[in-house]
Amino acid sequence: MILSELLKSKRETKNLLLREVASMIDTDTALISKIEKGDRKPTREQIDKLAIALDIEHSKLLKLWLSEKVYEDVKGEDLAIEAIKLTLKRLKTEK
Amino acid sequence: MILSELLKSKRETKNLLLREVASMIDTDTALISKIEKGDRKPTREQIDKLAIALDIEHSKLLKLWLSEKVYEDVKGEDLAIEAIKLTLKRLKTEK
DNA sequence: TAGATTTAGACAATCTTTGACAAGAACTAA
DNA sequence: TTAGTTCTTGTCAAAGATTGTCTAAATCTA
Repeated sequence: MILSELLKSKRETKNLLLREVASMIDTDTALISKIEKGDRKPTREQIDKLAIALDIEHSKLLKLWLSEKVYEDVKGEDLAIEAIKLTLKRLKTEK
Repeated sequence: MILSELLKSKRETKNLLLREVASMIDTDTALISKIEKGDRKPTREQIDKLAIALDIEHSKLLKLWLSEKVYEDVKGEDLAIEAIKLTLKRLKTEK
């Protein structure tokens, strides 16, 4: 499940309007709409607020957010998987 | 081996001056110096040129470069490893 | 159809990245 | 040491990317 989909489905499950979520996030509906459509990435602060507003486990949301940031960096690259494995190795050794 | 270290050691092995590498990359010595010290990240185009100038396997350099881009995104995060694993999973399924 | 909700486009403001320059520091050889 | 060369550092403006907001159009709902 992709971040944008999760946000949208959670909002719908809770029967919230964009307008309501927007006010909890301190922004307007257009931005929330874009985030749910994947046109905009939420900032980290917005992730924090969204977790609360939509009652999603914060670490789950943050993990998805980080993961998509990484994905954007390497998508379409032949070496994507290898590069990520290398990062993983580095993270593990310095942990 | 980190990207910056590789670039520096390769240059030294080949007995090239910063000035010489700089001219092959179409930039000045200051930038090459910073890249070798890790103060600046090379652009993708610079990676391509550096591989040629320093006679480094292009895919090796590119992989390191991508890997460090990813690393910058997640370093210091508690969820770094988990997030990357998630990206890996995604890349594998859509490959 | 009217009213509400959602989406799309455009825009300026802000933040980040980049390349370039100049001056200083470190090194080398006589 | 000094002169000449190489490397490093700091600063800055230009270019690029991201962000929030506004407006208007599209879609939905009763």
